Amino acid sequence: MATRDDVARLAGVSPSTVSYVISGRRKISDATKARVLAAMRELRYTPNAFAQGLAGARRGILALHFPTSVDGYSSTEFEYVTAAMERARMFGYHMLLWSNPMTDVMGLESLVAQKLVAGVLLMEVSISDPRFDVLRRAKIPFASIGRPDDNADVTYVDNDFAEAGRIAVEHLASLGHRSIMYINVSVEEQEAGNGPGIRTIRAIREAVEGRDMLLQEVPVENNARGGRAAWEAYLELRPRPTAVLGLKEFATAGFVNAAGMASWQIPKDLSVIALGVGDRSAEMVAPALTTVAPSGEHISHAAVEALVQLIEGRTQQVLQELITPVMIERESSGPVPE
Amino acid sequence: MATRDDVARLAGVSPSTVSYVISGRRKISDATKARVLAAMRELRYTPNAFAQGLAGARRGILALHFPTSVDGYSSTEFEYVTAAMERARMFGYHMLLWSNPMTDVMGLESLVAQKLVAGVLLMEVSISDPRFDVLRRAKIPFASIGRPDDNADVTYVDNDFAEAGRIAVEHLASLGHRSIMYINVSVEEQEAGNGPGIRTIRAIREAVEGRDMLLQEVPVENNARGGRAAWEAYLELRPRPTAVLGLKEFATAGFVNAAGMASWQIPKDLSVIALGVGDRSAEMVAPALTTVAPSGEHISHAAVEALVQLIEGRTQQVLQELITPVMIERESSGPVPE
DNA sequence: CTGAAAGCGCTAACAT
DNA sequence: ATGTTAGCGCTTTCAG
Repeated sequence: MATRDDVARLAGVSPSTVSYVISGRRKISDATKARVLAAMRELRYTPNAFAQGLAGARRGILALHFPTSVDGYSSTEFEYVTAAMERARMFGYHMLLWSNPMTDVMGLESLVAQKLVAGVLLMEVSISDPRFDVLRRAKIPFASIGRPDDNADVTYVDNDFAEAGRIAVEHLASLGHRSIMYINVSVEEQEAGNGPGIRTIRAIREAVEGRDMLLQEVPVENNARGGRAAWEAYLELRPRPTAVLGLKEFATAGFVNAAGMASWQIPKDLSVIALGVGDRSAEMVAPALTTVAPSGEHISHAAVEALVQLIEGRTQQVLQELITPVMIERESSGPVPE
Repeated sequence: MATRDDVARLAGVSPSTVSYVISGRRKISDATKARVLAAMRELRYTPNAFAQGLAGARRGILALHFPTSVDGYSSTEFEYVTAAMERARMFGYHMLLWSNPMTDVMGLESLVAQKLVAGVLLMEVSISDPRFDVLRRAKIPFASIGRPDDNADVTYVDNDFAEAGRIAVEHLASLGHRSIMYINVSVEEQEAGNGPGIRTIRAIREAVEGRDMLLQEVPVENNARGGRAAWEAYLELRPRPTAVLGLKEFATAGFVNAAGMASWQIPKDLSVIALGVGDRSAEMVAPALTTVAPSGEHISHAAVEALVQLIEGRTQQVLQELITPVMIERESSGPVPE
């Protein structure tokens, strides 16, 4: 494997000149630059990432950190991951995946202490997420997809839940619905401070307020069983809602399927809107789910960009951005039944 | 940030002793070991990963490489990723995600040239996958989830497709089905040499042979539209199959949903079995899909283990393993209609 | 505009 | 059982 010194020798320049040609942090005459570049190509030279890192290079590796989940992750979440990875690559960074139980903060601590990563991007952020303190203490650049409640100094990109709630409720209202059920995340998730869970219900309550609508909530696990439980709960509700908002895809799909088994017709008998669910998941369900969701790609891209800004010191400022979700009307929502 | 020398000073030993305490590659007396450990704890010391890498440490980072996909990835595939990551961590390795178009082999080349990763794990392997040659040339340890046709020297773990085909076909045969439709991957995928696609159809043909069964194939894209196309194709087939085998989840779900829209009852009118689809996806569909699939977790774990063996030189041998898939009967398969 | 040289923090071969 | 030391291949400061 060729090293920088090999290139320097072949090009007839000093090793540092090679470095400067690569980094561009010094003016190099076109002639020497050309010679160096040619030598690099001839030797198929690629800088050794460990040496760069040890010597204090700026770019390098980003860590993408998400807590392990008992319910597993969906294709929607995978979209966030791949989008973040792609964007990191565009900026010349690698992306390291890291996952451990939320409470096991030591894992994150040791990762950061290794100095391997130039910055950390957090996913699945809870409103009082212990990971932020770890990163603050470590003085490493970090950003998050989603946000904690205490976020004055946090660079984040998040879904605009308030807007999502408004869009969904207004859509239902305009279709004549007055009685809504909301499939919430499980009680454990709520207690754990699941950000989307908490912000979404807040937003929906607000949107419903002063609107002469009735909102009833049912918390369930995000899996098929939870969806069936939601269906059973639905049947008990009085007055019976004519529309259902669901936050998580496995639970919402389970609900829709249970309704279908019971020969309820969606959206004729009942409208369903899924919040925060990606297109692919929405289309795995019959009828295809009307969704209100931000582009996961968009969020991930923005978050990675913000993190890179922070790392490269192009700004001291805290960057915060809310992405406006978009409603895609598919087949699961329609006018209120008479 | 404390360095190894700080620890050595505090413990009153030489720097190398600290290294040896950590690596365990040399016998250290219990007394000194205790002193060193105490000093490490006091200073909250963690080795600098770049320095370790540069100095030629064995462990480090594994790369998980998968080609970018137009159809996106499902939760099933995400399971493979997270399982691989977890296992890597257990062995003391980090996991770097890397993805680019299959044809862009240079990306992989440059990753490997950076010497950052100790080994590469390939996902979504095609039967004539160009990535293997790159890795062979680079002389870097590699293993794959899935296998190419030319695999004499390749360490891999793969689904036992032959067994999967047999299980699925026998199950249908035992239920009285004699006419089967197979939803294949798209023609482009087949031409690109999609491994599961090619091996599965081979296996099914073999299982059907000499069994007085009729097999008809339909290739579609792996998305909801593809699924609907499969349904339309199904209606044209004569004799009309009584059972459908589907390889990919978005297409198979789309097919089932289209059938449902047309008021066909599954499994009363038609049985469906999904191959290689994970539990979570199977349960997003109504009726929940009967699946024949290996455990993604199992495959990923085995593949990472094999790669680590290779890296740490505990074996020169090529390790190859086929994982036997398991059938889970859910609600989409049943006796042939009269 | 370019070169020389001092580290970065570790691993492991070479001493004792 | 432990200490000493020569690199690993870079980035960047200090000197021209």
